[in-house]
Amino acid sequence: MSATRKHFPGPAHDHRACVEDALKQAEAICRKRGARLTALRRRVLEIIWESHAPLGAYDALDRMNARGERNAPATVYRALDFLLKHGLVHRIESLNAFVGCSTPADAHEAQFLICRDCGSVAETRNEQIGEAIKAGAAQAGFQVETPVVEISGRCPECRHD
Amino acid sequence: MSATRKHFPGPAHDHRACVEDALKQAEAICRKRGARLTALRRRVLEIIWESHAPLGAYDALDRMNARGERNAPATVYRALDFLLKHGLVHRIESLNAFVGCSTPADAHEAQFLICRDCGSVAETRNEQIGEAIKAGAAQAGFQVETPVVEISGRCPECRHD
DNA sequence: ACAATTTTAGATATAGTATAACATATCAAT
DNA sequence: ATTGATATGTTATACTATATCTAAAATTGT
Repeated sequence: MSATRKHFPGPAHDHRACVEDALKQAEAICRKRGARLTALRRRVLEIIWESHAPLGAYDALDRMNARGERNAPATVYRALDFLLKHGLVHRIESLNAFVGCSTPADAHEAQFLICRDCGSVAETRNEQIGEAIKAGAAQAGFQVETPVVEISGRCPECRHD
Repeated sequence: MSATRKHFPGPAHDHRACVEDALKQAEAICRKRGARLTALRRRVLEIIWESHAPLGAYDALDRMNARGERNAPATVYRALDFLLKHGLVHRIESLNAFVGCSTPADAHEAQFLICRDCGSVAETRNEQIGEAIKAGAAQAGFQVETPVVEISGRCPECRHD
């Protein structure tokens, strides 16, 4: 497995395995914390994990209601709040959308690489970036709490140097 | 002038001077580029510059219509698009809001420090952060185009260590 | 100065994102 | 079984942003 594939899985990867892994981790985490991964929440998590591209809340809602159900926005937003709280999904601020977290077990500061062509997102956890941000903020006397780093550009598949 | 004041002006600073400077720079830039800083656009810029805290488009609209005018959302969004295009304001993605740029003359990659207490935002231009991001992205084979860095935390005035 | 062209702004409608508030149902523990 | 807490259903509404068509104003070329 190349370092690149670790970030951007590429079109040929076994996505079913991604989803299974994410669900298994989610269950383990919730069990450990006494949090309830209800059928509804699990279903929203599955929908978010349909791809590595972020999904809007209303797109998720449409998926839920595809077979005639009548869930309301609040329903999906509440499920997303739960998933966010437990680090099972991330919110991409610059897209107003949500993406699954593949390493939810430990709290972490992440950066997101967002491909503007294919829309897929990779999560990185780069200490250097975090340190540079803390140092830069310190110069302004600023105390960092929640850094948002969302990098738009081109993924390995879509770049054409 | 301390390094800190350079970033976060603090409550006692001469804000009138901030606004005058911003408007003067905006006029110079537009003149140079042959862009038209119309009365409307200038007014929106002034409104955005009422403080160092980001302002939502609809808040700006409310200010415009405070005296009985009936401008529509599109009006303010168009003005904001113009101001964004010329780097006179920045959009803060994590707040869906807009803030004035104090150094619009040269194109630049900025980071934003957002105080969660007082709401004010300082802009930094830290090479290290930009470099760390490029290096981190390169490890994933990712080509950076538009990095969004918005750091929520506490400004010098509001932190209480 | 005039017409032709382009840019800007007005006006109306609608799309897209998110939360408030209150009622009902389910779960967990006694 | 009862209670208390959590989760979900339901309706309404707030907030953010854009599309589209029309009219006015500025710019350009003659």
